[in-house]
Amino acid sequence: MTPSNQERVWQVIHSIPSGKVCTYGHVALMAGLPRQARAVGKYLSQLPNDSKIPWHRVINAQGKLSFPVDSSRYDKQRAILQEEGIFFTNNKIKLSLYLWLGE
DNA sequence: CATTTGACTTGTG
DNA sequence: CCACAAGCCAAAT
Repeated sequence: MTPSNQERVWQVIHSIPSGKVCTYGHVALMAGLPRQARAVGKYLSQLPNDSKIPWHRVINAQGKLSFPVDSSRYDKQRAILQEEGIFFTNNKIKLSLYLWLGE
């Protein structure tokens, strides 16, 4: 059974080390799906709440979370990331410090 | 099969 | 730095 794109994306996300983050575009690229950043987002949007996938390590290319700052989802993702040692500055993450581009 | 949608990205002002 | 537009492309409707 050939892995679906969704499975490839999930595998890539699983490989992101704690304390690091990756953008949608890079996740897509590493999953062998260039220019499919939006598809990655769509897959994540379909994740069940009890999923074990570290979806919180995927952020957008602006170094920000893809949720409105006042949403509960935003707060949750940010809390987890901070637990993993990621430092926020004005609702933004410094990609130069935390971006993971593979091993 | 045509159209809409979306947890995106990049460029422009 | 913020806002908006255009580009992009798979999945859903």
